Amino acid sequence: MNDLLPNQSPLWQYFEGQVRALMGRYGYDEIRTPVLEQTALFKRSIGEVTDIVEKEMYTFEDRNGDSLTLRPEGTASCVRAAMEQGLLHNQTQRLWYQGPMFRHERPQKGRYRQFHQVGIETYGLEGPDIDAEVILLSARLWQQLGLDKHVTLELNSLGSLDARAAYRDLLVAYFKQHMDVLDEDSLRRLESNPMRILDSKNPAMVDVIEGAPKLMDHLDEASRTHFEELTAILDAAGIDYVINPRLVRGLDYYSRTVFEWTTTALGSQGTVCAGGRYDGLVEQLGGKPTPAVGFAMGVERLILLLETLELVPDEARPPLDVYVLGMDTAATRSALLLGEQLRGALPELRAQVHCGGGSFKSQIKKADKSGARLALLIGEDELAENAVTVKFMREDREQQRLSRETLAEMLPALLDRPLGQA
RNA sequence: GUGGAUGUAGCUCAGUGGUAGAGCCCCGGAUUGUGGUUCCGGUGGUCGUGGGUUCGAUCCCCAUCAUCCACCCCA
Repeated sequence: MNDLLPNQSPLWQYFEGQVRALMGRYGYDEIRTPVLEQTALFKRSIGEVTDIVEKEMYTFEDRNGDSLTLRPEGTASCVRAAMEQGLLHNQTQRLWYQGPMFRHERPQKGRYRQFHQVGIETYGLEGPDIDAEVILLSARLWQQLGLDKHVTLELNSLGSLDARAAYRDLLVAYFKQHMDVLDEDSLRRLESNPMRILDSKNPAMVDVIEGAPKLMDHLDEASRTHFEELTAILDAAGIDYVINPRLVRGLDYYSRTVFEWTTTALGSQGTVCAGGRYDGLVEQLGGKPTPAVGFAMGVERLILLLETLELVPDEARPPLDVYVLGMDTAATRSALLLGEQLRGALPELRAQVHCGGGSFKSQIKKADKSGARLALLIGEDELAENAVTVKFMREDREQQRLSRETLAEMLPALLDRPLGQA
C-alpha cells in the first residue's frame, strides 16, 4: 500500500480544499459511508462477472461468519445508505463523497490497492440537464486546478438497459461469426462483457471491430434524444468532447450516458475521472426505480498529474512566518511563552518555537531550514530588556530589536501580510 | 491475474564468494550570541525477508514480499 508522507500532504489538502469548495458552490452535500460493507452489496451492484467482483475485492468473514468486503468503489455504498436512510423518498439528492477504496490489482504508477476517490451521485433526476451539470462541475474543477488543457472528455451513450441488452445480443451474434479472429481475451469477454471487445487494442482485430454493429445505431429513441440534448448543452457551454462509441465502462450498472476524462500524461493509467448514468441500480438493490447519475475521480492520479505538470501553486505549501528560538534553558522557556502570546494575538500566524536545545548557531541553522521568513531571537540581552531580535531570513535587511509588547502589532507589517484579528 | 525489471545508509546509487563504500542529508567543530558558501570531523546499514549451496554469501540457487514498467483492468 502507499504511505502519504508529510511532504505530500499539503498537496492533498490543497486538492481536497478545492474539491470541498467546489461541491459547496454547486450545492452538493457530503455523505460519509463505511469502508466495510456486506459483500453481497457489491456483487449485486457492480455485477457478478466483472473483474472487480471476480478477482479484485478484499473480502473476508467476520466473527459472525458474515462476508464483508472493503469497498472497491463508492456508488454501491452511497445507494445503499441513501435508500436505508430515506434520502430517496420522493426527493432528489445531490451528494458527494471522498475516501479510500480497495482493489486487489497489480500495483503500478497511478494504480494502488488502496486508493482514493472523490465522487458525486445524484438521485431522482432523469433528464440530460443533470448529466450536463455533473460534467460541467468536473470541467470547472479541471479549470480551477489548471488541468483543463490536459484532459479530454470522452462521451458515449449505452442506451436504456433494454436497448443495451438487445445490442449486446446483436454483438455476441456478430462476433460469434468471427471467432477465428478473436484473441483469447476477447473470447473470454464474449461471455463476460462482450462490449469490452470493442475496446481491444489488438491490431489483428481492428477490421472485425470496425465492422461490428454500432451502439449508436441501436439506441432507443428516448436515449437518443437524451444524448442529443446533453451534447447540445455541452456545446452551448463551450465544453469540448469526443464521442467515443467504444467507451463502455466496466461496471454493469451503467445505462445511457457514460463519460470519461482522460489524460496522456500519466502513462497507461490515463483515466482520471469517469462516470455516467445508472438508472437501474436503485431498483436493482431493492429500492423504488430512481434515476441516478454520478462520477468518481482518482485522487492519486489527479495529484500525480498536478505534480507532473508542475501545477501546484505556492500557496499549497505556505511557509512558516516565524521561527522562535532561545539561547539557553531560560530563554527557551521565554520563547515558548512568546510563541503562545503571538498565536493568541495573531490567529493566522504560522509560528514554530525551537525545541531540543543546541548551540545558538545550530538553532539559527534550524530557523533557516524551517523556511520561516523571520527568526525571533531571544538571548540573555533580550531577556534582560524584555525584547526580541527580529532577524530577516529571506531578505537582505538589518535585524532589529523590538520590545515584546509591540511585537504582535509590528508583525503584520514585518511580514507584509495580515495575520487575523490582533 | 500475465510478462519483464529492480530491492545495499534517511535519499540517489557504486561494489565484492571472505562479514561494505561515495555523494547528498543529519550532527559537531573552524575562539566570545547569528543561517544560506567553504574546510575538517562524526553518527548511521540484520546489504527486502525466509530457506538452500558453500569452510564462508550482500554477491550463487529457490521461494516470498514490495516497488516500477507493460498487458489486463480501472479511478
